[in-house]
Amino acid sequence: MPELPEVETVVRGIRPALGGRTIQAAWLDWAPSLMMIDPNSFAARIAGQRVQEVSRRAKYIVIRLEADYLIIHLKMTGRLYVVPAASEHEADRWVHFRFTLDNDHELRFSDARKFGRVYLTADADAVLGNLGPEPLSDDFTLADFRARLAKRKTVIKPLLLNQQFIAGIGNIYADEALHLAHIRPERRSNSLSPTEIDALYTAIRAALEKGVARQGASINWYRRPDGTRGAMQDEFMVYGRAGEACHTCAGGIIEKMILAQRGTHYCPNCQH
DNA sequence: CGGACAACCTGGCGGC
DNA sequence: TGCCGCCAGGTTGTCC
Repeated sequence: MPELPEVETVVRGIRPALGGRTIQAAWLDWAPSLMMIDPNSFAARIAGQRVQEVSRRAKYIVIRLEADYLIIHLKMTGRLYVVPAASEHEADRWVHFRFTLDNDHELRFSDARKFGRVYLTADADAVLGNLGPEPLSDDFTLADFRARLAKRKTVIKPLLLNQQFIAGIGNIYADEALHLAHIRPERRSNSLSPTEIDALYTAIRAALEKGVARQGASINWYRRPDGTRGAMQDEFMVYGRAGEACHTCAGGIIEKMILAQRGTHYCPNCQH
């Protein structure tokens, strides 16, 4: 579910409630989601550590503690939020991790599908080290994008989903960005003209920035940390719009196909 | 290296 | 209402 804009929204939402707090205890009931450490060591090691910083890298939430990094990936159905410790537990039956804070609140990680991942490590690079550039960072320039693309010749949409190539794009924003750039998802990356490459660079950033501004897309599981929905789903150009009229051109009807095992949406009239 | 595909899990939805 | 098959925003590993 959550792609870069959704994860960024989660990070911004929990940061005020988490900054400066000390984690007093950790509880979990689904050990397979816990990586790189066993549950007992995890609880013992995290207890007493104070939150130094809450940030995002790609689709990972990175909580820097005094001695370790608590890193969380929401995968498809993960939710992360801070609530008073006494608040209803039954309201969310998918909570698998709870972190007790020093102000009678809890950080909760809910995950219906149990695909999410929780890491506790002193070496953040062990988790984040192989990720590609952050598309919204100032460091990610058009020249950089051109250079990375020049080394590839694969199908463009799966390449955009490759987190080593560029970090943070998922199925929704890949379709949206390719639409904005008027490029068909099945095109080979080495078939793109310089003009198309430039348009794609701009489109990737525009699609992601809009997602952040709308606080993410709530199609199904994604919620902001305060429990409300994002608004980006109301502004999709192609995702989930098969059979509907294109918003970009006159006469186009959005089609859906399967590409690299992923549902893929595009306008056959204005994407070439 | 690229591509196909299974696997990890569960819930929601459409069809019968 | 009940059951069944299918679909899902992510990532990784295996096989060819």
